Amino acid sequence: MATKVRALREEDKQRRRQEILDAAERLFRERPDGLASMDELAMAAGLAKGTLYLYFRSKEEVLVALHERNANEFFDRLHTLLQGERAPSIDELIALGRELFIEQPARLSLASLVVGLTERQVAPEAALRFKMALGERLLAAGQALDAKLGLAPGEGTRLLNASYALVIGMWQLKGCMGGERYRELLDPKLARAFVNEYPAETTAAIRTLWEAAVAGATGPRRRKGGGA
Amino acid sequence: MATKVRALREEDKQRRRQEILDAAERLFRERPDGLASMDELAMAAGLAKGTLYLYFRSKEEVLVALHERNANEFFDRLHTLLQGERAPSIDELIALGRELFIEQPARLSLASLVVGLTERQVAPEAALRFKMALGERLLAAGQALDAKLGLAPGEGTRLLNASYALVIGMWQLKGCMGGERYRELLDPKLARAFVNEYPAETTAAIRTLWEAAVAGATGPRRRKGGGA
Amino acid sequence: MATKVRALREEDKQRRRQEILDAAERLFRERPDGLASMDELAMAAGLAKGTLYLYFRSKEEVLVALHERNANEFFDRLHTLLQGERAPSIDELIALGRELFIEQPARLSLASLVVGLTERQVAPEAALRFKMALGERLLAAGQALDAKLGLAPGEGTRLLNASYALVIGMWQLKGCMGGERYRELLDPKLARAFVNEYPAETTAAIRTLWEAAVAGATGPRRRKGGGA
Amino acid sequence: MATKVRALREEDKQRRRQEILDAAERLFRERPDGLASMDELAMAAGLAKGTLYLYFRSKEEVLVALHERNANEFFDRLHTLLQGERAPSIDELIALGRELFIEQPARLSLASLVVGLTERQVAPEAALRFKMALGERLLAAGQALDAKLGLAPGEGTRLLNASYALVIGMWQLKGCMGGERYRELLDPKLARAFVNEYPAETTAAIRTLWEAAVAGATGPRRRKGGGA
DNA sequence: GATGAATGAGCGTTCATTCAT
DNA sequence: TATGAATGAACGCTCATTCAT
Repeated sequence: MATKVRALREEDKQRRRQEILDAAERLFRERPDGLASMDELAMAAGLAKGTLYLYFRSKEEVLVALHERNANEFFDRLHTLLQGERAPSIDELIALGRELFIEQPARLSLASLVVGLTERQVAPEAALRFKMALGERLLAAGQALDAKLGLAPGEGTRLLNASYALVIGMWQLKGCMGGERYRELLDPKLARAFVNEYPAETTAAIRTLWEAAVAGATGPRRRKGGGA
Repeated sequence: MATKVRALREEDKQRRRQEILDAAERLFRERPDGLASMDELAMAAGLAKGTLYLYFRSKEEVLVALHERNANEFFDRLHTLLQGERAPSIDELIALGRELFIEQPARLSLASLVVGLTERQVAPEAALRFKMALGERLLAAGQALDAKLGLAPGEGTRLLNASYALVIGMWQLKGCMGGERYRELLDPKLARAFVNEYPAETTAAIRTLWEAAVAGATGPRRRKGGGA
Repeated sequence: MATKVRALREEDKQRRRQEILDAAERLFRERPDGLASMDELAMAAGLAKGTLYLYFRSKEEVLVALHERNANEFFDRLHTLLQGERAPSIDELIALGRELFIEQPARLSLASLVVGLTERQVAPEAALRFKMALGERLLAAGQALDAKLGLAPGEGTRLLNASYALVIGMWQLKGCMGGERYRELLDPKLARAFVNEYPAETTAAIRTLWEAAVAGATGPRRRKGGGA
Repeated sequence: MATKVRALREEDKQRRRQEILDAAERLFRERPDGLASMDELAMAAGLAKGTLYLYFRSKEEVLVALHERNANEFFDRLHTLLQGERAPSIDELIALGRELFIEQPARLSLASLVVGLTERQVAPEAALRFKMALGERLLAAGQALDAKLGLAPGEGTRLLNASYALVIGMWQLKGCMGGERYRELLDPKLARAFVNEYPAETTAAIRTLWEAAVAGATGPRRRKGGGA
């Protein structure tokens, strides 16, 4: 294969790194199992296999880097939203998650994959760095939410976690049980049992969590038997 | 090695099938990556590798069958709960999910694995059968919930899906970001950003969903700015 | 490739193990770099690559096992020689080394390769076992030589070591400097500088060592300036 | 990285070549596997990887060149020794080999590596040049030894070869069977079977060869049954 | 039915070498 | 001349699956 133009300047190198991640994301868009092999990624990126290893130390590092890029994009956008004068509405928050995650199956596939990876297969210091970086952003975002929405301390972070969990979990459920290939084969009545309207069902559940939190923040905290 | 006694009667075959699944579950309990290889499973089941293929057509089918068994156990228990005279309390429902899923990491690992599998790697007719069987139970359980708790039609099924999604998603988040090995390395402040109290945080979120559904069922359906 | 007849009995397995080693030895005979790849060995043995790993845990284990087999053959023969009533003559001893090593380039290539391997790339317990097994045989042979030839204690072992070192070293020198491909290109006068008569030169040097040892054993130990 | 100052004059080029060899020798001193990769060598030499290929056509040529430099140093010193009025004593000769080889593990590692290389992996004309250069020096040294020590024609060269073979062979034996890491694990009795006193055992054997040659030169040539 | 030896495609990774800059 | 990004063939090893016994 013709030698790709050389990335000599640091700036070019960063761009190439991003290009590799772009190629990986494309693969994830095509097939949920995504980054099946480094061979495939090299092909998709238009590079030789060895070249990938100039930019990432291992396959796992590619996955984690892509996941981190996605997460950072979300936190950047969330940060902007929370920067403003007035508190963001729940609708705005949900729309953000919808745009960056719920409607991006590729990112959801990846998120599922990255899980369980960190522990075993990534160099400890890389895993730690990843956790610290994301943890900081998550904490900062959570605190900003607490302040803006008048939530109990830590509630913002917990909401973000639970919402993300719902996004991931619902998507997996949909993939596992929904499966478009089977829709026509299944009795339509049966099909209604599954997650058919992934974005709608997911956002509905998330909205419930956030509304409950906001309501609980202003009024007296309601728990089971609460009321009266 | 001595040839294991032959399972000639259908009944014996079913028993052996269950024994294999038992062995698989044991493996998942020992290590979260679980069914690392068929070799290992054969060893754990006290059978030869080839024998596994008399009972399951592929590794994936073992995983799916085990997952199905877990799900069926849950639906059985739920069925019993819903059989009674009075409506089950939310606490009882949550306790059931907690017992059978939330506090069983082995099952959560498996559930994560099974996702994304069905589409590609399992024989289509096996996938269809699996989906139909689980879909039926899910639908039946959902309808019973609707009736007992006075929910809007389809709400029970949606709640079951969302709750399961939360269970799976939170567990993955905990695995990915929590990671016990890193707890001591992380700034304790940072560590608070992650899912640290998995069962508590998960059940709290699930409770919110169910309480909101029950509340919405009796009173006027509340949406953003709803009412009026 | 057609499945090779299955080695079911332990005896057959041992035979197959030996067949793999035979194939490896053949490769070494063909080219001094010998066991270039496991692919090649599999081909030579008429087996699939994976099959090799049923009999050896790694490439290095194949090399060590082959080397050990060669060494054991030598010690077996030496043992027989030392079993007899009368002491073996130096000629007989040298003839043995000549037959089993000096005139077997394949074994010499291997011996060179095995060196420097043991330390790094072989599982420690395997390396230890190998060293213990060979060490015992070497010690036993050395002691028998001491007794039969009336040598100073430990002298037999030292002679065996030095002789083997000469065999290995001379062979390497010949390979490095001699090189048949260059013989005609070199000025014949120059060519005389190299090891041209490998077996003759090697045995001559070894004979000198053994004769000196035997002479020193009976008469007074001669050292530099000795005499008097 | 800043481009290293260009070696434009032939003299500068030679100096840079030597610097590369210096770096290679340093690497061999650090780790017995030495020249693990060209990357490493480039790093150690403070040059870019590509630059190495301006001075050497391949990795193998670096190894051979370094080996040749070592050999030349030995022949230079030997030449000086033989230049003098009186014949050098065997002790002096052995001390030389001891200083330049026996006590320089780095050079022994290299020597082992270079063997078996020449034939295949080095350009034929480079191999020929190497052989011719070393052959000439070896022949000259051998003839000088013959003259100074009163040896039979060709005996000096043969002694040099055999001595070098012993040095190399004993060192490999020590590496293979001795292995410091295992010394404490082995039964001390067993450990005695191996080459434990490498310099002493090696020089003892070499001395024997030389003394025998010198003795044989003056008195009647002794062979098996010789004498009388 | 049960066995487990045999298979072989496939993987992630390395590294000597090249060549555009 | 010097650079170092890019290459890609090659490697050791794994493991789901098959099938002769």
